[in-house]
Amino acid sequence: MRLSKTFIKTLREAPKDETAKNGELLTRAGYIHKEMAGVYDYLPLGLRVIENIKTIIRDELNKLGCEEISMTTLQNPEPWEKTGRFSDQEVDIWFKTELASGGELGLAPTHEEPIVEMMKSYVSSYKDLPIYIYQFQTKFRNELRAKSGILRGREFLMKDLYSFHTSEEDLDDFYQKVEEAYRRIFERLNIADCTYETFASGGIFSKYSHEFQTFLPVGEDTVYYNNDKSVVLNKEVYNEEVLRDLNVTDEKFEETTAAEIGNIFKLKFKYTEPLGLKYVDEDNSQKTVYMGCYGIGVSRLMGVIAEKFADEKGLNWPETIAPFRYYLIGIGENGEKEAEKFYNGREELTLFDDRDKRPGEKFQDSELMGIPLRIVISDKTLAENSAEITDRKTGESWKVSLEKLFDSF
RNA sequence: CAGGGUGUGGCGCAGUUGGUAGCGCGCAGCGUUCGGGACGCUGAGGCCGUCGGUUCAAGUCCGAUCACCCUGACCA
Repeated sequence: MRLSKTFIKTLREAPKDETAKNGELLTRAGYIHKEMAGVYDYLPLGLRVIENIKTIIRDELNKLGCEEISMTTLQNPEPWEKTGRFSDQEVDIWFKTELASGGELGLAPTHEEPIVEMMKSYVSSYKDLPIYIYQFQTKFRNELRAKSGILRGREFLMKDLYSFHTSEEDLDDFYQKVEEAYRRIFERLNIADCTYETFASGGIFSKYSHEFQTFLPVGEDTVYYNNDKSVVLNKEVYNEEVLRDLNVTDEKFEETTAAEIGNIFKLKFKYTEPLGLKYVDEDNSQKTVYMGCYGIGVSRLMGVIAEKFADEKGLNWPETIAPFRYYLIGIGENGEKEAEKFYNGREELTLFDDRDKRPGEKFQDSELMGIPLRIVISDKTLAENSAEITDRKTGESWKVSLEKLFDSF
């Protein structure tokens, strides 16, 4: 991408209504644009990060045999009424709207009901199961208070996976596979070392659910962890009974804040029973389908990662999800000429700062945008037949010969 | 929803006892600059969140309302 051709612009100062680090930097660097509280547009750079995160998640889920679909945002109240969740007393974050022909619709805050309803058309025999379906979908939640940049929005992107099984053992087995897949996803996103699988309330259907919590100062959740962080508990289940349950009554726990980036849940019959998702088993008997659901907050993840790696100079993306690998700067007539040559054929990897700006400003922007490697070609480097590479993370610079630059970058 | 704060060009801000809006950044043109957010000159851009009231006169005073931020509560 050529910076001279894009509409996005960096800002020297953050808009005053962005006080969270992620919102401030993502706005200043031109990744997102705010429409209103908790509602953001994703600009070219931001969209690339989102897509890169999606690619990693998609890759790991597809390995488990999951199939991707896309469901609707507009929701028929009927299935929700069957589970009691269309009620504002039960679920108080609904956005609801009216049909011109009369009647009410909801804007999906999650998709358990519609997917169970949908699966009734496709599941009839034990031979049809198990099924694993996921989507990346915009969710709407009418939060009383949106805050913290893109960490808590009213409209946000989520990956939601639903699994359907004939037995609890099969559900357990798949649940564990998802735990492992999530672990790999967070490794590839470079946040595995600060992200912990956390015991949280499982409501009335299971004792616990598991959350994936990234330790982060602006996180909204309070969690407790033991000495080696082998046991992490959400505040909501941090009590004597649970500690006894987990056999850790003797250990000392510390408190910290964290951001929930994923949640996995053994729903069992919670939604399949009231909605009547059944199958015929080998013995010709009708049985209810076991269900699990597994979420990852994709847009929140982008905010968490932005927040996690940012420094005083700006954003700092892991290579795996950075919008571009290289930030290219040519200085002087010859430097610009060589930069053009390098850019040619590497458009997808390279953010080319070909603007008519002084080098200092380009350096600043390369750091603000957090692109992993900066390539500078100037008269100075050309005198040594080389280019200068600078690592965004370490700040270290080194020279590579032009031959090597053109061959292996 | 409770408490606190803020709304003035794209962004950050100033605006005195009410008298018809200004600064920095950014933007346009010209010139000088060109490896760490350069400089000079010229210029464009705003019915001051919205509605109502007081007044000869409202960015400024009064009332209402909307939006945004922070803390808390809430978080299926």
